[in-house]
Amino acid sequence: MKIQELSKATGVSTKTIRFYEESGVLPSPIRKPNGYRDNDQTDINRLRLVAGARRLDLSLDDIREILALRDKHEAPCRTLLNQIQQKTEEVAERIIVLQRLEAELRDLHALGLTFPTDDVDGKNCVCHLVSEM
Amino acid sequence: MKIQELSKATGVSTKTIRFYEESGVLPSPIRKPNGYRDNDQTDINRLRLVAGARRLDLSLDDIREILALRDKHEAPCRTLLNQIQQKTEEVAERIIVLQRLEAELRDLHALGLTFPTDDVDGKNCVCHLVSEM
DNA sequence: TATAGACCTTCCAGTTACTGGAATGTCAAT
DNA sequence: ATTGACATTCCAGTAACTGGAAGGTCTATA
Repeated sequence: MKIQELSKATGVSTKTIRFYEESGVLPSPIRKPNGYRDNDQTDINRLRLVAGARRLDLSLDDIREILALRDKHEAPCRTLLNQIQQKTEEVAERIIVLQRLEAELRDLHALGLTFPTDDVDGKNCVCHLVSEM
Repeated sequence: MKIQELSKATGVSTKTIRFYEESGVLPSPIRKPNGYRDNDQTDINRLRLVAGARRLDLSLDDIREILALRDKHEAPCRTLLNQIQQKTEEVAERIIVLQRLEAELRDLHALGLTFPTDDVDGKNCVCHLVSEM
């Protein structure tokens, strides 16, 4: 199976597949006589796991750890579950920060609308609001 | 005023100040005879605007645009307001994506807890859930 | 047989907004 | 004279790709 078939089977671009290979997340596949990569079903499975974990926003470092465990035939489930939990907390935290930011932006915008828009240096320019936060 | 004073007055690290200068967000300040940067109140104001805008998660590109307008003595308020509004929408969108992600992670974790943790290749490993999403 | 086009390969550079570190210079106080 | 806290520049690295150049290979068609 050539790289584009692997790409289509997983939804991961060929660029990214080569990148994953180079960064050690995927193994170097055997090559055909002409030098082309020759991937198989195992690679599809592995890449699907990687892509799934990336969709969960796990880092490549996290994923490497999970795969290393799996490659040693240790069940990575516990580790994976822990990472999922930790990631959940990070995401929750990130949401809170963003919600605060969104509220701030909305307030600022509302306040800015009450100001003249041609006041470059005056006290009533949004710029001052921004710089005094 | 030396760079550390500027840093303390704005809460921006000296590293970052030099980086901002090099990337054209801050002007090159005059130098003292010994080669040290000599910043003044204007720089504090400008850097505060930059830091405030960064806190609102505006990109340095956005900020450069705002400052360019201000430097031409055009009131950047309209532009700034537009960018704030656009950023608000981006943030709102990102919150929604993250909330979806958080829900997915929680579901996955809950489901994972019902599984055996030592099942490397079996169908009941969280890995399969991850790769089949 | 020539050639077009759709693949494949490697390698290098760029993205964002910094941060870390090395090597070196300056200044004030002891 | 030396110590310590500053300052300078420059180079490299971060995360996870993405884009592009230069070149090799395969298949089909004129």
